[in-house]
Amino acid sequence: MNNLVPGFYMKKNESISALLNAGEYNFLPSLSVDCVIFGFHENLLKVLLLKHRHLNMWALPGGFIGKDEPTDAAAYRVLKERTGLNEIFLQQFHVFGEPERSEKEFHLQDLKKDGINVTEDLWILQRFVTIGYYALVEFSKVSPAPDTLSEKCIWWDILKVPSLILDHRKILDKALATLRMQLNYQPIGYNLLPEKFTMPELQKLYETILDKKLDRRNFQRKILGFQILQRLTETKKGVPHKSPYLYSFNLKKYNHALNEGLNVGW
Amino acid sequence: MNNLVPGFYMKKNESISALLNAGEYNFLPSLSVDCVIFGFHENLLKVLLLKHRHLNMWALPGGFIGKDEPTDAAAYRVLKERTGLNEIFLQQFHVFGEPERSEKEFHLQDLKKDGINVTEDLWILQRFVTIGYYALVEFSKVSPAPDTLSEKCIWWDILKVPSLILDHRKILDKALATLRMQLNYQPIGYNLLPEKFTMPELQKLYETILDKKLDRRNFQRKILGFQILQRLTETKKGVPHKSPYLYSFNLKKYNHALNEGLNVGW
DNA sequence: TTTTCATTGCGTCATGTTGACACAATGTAG
DNA sequence: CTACATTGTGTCAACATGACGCAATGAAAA
Repeated sequence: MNNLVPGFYMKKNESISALLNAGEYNFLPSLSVDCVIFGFHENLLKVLLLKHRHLNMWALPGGFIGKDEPTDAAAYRVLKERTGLNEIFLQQFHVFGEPERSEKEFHLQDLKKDGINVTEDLWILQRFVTIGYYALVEFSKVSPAPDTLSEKCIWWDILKVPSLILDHRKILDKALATLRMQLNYQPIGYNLLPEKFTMPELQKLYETILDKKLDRRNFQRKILGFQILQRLTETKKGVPHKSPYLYSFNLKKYNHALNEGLNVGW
Repeated sequence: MNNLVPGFYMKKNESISALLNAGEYNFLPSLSVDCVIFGFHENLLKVLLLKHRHLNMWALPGGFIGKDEPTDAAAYRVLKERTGLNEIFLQQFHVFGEPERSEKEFHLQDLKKDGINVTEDLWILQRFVTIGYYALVEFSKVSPAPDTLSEKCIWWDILKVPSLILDHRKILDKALATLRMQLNYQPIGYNLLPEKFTMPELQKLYETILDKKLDRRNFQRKILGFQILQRLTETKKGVPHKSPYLYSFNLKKYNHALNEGLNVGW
């Protein structure tokens, strides 16, 4: 094997072995969580991905569920480990339960390249059903950290996502579709924008998620109508052109809207 | 044991034992599906429940997932077994993954009453994460059938649901909340009403699900605006007062609306 | 047979929401 | 100090929604 950085590979192999050995006793069998972590930076929607340690492919941050751990807690843990963040918006959105999504051969090859020989009945090689979660996080607060099975962890522009392993592309697409739908009856932005932000920034966020241009003036009217924003007396300095007002979310009203919904159709 | 109907108990015990023996090899561990099956009859929203074989409590139809069975297929199978129906609207809506929702003692007591002694490491006594599905079915086409662990299977008025086992009440509530939300951006009724129905019947369905009175004339205007209905030349006969027109769904447009959504907010 | 009345079909009107666009004010760059 | 991109605010027509009127229907009561 082309082991240019022996220490690195050593450590990796040790921790992978540790995972493999402990996993059967520590984790619920057959069930995993995968997280689609969205961020927003420089007017672009980003998603946090992990580089596969062998292949030129990427993966969603994921993990297993402790035997006594709530599934939601497992997702929060994965998020904490990859981003360093504690309190963020996290929501399950879909279960992916096709037998075909688990590819035993895929993982066998991986472990072989790690120099690890395992038997076919190893827990991690079995069929896994995964619960998809999506998270909205504040880009600037995230410190991306790879996991045991990956060599790096970085943000990708949602429009430039590279080739993903297994069915992760499908999971990502479903997360984005869910996010777009939720935009219709939930406020959004608190976990994606900094504390203080401008109306054009909020609009860019919506436009990016929806992949659609919105009218500046109508957007402002509608958003303000939700009554979840607080306009500050300050304006944003150091930007070209007219300095826009800064806004912050009125958290009380924001959370109320989160619970009650925005566009009650009936 | 107070075994008044020996034959019944015998058969039950045999099939329960068969389930317990075969389960570990046939099913995915730790994962189950539970179905909230909604029907509509005599202007009332109904839900199909199973009577627990010992307790004076009821349960949602549920089941386990075959080792090579898609999770959705497992839910369809449960539905087929309890209702006799094949093609129905079925959708996963939430995963219930708290460790506390699995009560080992609960099941141990049950099996003891069945006269079945098991060890604590039996697969069915372990923690289970369950995927909640909800189904909309045409009441008149359903032939309710109990499962191995139940003594009967009947429809309950949604407003008179009895005491449910474990966290099934929570699952039911979440299903109803989801259904109400989906009403805002999805057409509904095709799987709940007969082939031909009247406008007042459709309105009653909406009112029942939403638990809210709607204005007759505004309802008609809005529904017709969706362009998913076909008005027939016939009217409904044999009813008091003025005989209302019959409608049927334009399936092509109905399905298109199902995929594209109704109220695109942004 | 005629009257009563709940119900249905169809329509109106005031109000609220949305889409499209105008114009003045602001701040940077040339 | 002028040009220009950008922001703050407002207008207006089109459309959607909520509240309600009224005539037609058909079974039941008088």
